[in-house]
Amino acid sequence: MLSKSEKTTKFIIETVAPIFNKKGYEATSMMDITSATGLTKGAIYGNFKNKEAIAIAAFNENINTLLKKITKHQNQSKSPLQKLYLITDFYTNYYDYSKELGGCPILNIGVDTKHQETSLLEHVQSVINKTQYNISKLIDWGKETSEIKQEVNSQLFSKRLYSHIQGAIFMTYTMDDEHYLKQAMIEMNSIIKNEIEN
Amino acid sequence: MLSKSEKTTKFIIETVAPIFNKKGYEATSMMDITSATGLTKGAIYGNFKNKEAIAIAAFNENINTLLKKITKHQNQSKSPLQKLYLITDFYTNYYDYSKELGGCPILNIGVDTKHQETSLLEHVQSVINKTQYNISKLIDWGKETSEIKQEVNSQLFSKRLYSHIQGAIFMTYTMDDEHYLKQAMIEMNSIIKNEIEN
DNA sequence: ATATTAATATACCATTCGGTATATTTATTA
DNA sequence: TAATAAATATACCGAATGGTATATTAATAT
Repeated sequence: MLSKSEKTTKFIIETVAPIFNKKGYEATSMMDITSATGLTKGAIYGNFKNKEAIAIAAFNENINTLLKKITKHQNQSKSPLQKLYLITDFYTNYYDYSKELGGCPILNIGVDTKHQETSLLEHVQSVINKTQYNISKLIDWGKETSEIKQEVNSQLFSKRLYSHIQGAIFMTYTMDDEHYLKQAMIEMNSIIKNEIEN
Repeated sequence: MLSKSEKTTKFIIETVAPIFNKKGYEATSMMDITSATGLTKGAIYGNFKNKEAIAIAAFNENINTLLKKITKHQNQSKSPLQKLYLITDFYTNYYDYSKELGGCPILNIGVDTKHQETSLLEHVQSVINKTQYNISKLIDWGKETSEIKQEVNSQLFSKRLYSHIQGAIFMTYTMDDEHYLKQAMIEMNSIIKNEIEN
């Protein structure tokens, strides 16, 4: 069972996660946090060391929510190749879904913290690296099951896919136009079919 | 000849342009501006209505600098197809170049202002639309000269190219790794060669 | 029920925020 | 050179900033 403070901490994180994601670190004020949670600064600072700690917890919250959703989506199939297709399938509808998070946390926090002195950027990089690693392992697995061509460079393709997706996310958000995301995922599907699939 | 205030205004814009680009609108303070320029608030507010006006001028400055550079780069050839290749060629070395601007203004300001109440986002969208229009016109021109296949959908390809480039820029910046940009431009070149070129 | 501890609220800190009215300095014109 | 206009500096505004010490309330254990 969660203690009172654990519940409050959880409540704060879940409440401010989309705010930090939308506004970024500097632009999110303590008043944004207190008024969104209905708590006072005493309660906030009783549960977190400082503003940065809240921002990090908020980022992790968004990432965990996102990764759980993707993993669950991928569990629709047990085939590595199909799991790859389920990634593009997931991102086809990512615009609507990620709005709940306040946008794409990787994109938002990556750009927001690039020129800031916070450890948040390293968290973003770590998540990207892990995700790319997972995708490349998926491809390696697909090679073992002969669903995927042996000559595919799994790490190279993983980065290519990730870059493609993030570009489409940025364009869709900035232009408020799902075309980019939908079209990019169609393109990736055809690349998987033509270049990856055995 | 430029008047005194015109020179000062120009000086302020050029000085703060990379700051706004790096830190974003909210995170850039008036003190950042005064200490970077060595001017007082009186001088700043004598030349600009408010902070937002400075940010807009700074964004336009960065965009103009960037577009001039690209246009100049494209002038190396008079062929529409070669001009297309010169775009990918330009972005191959974009990481080093854009550091002078404080990063990619489209990416940075697009993400920064997405959830803010400022007219800056519309400026970003306008620049993207114009750039995409120019690329599509380039392709249409290439069709006329028979360098480019008639069946190419110029608007679709233009968006595809733009999305690809922005994704690579984001990845290269966030991961501090030129691989993404270099690799994406290699990929785009091969797409132009295989799908576009007549 | 009471004592103790944990959690939250209150009130405040110095500093910085964007912005402005006015004084002063610098350019320009007559 | 003197008068005028333009540009900049100074000093200040109220409000908001992140953060903290302490008072108060709520939960827990004896």
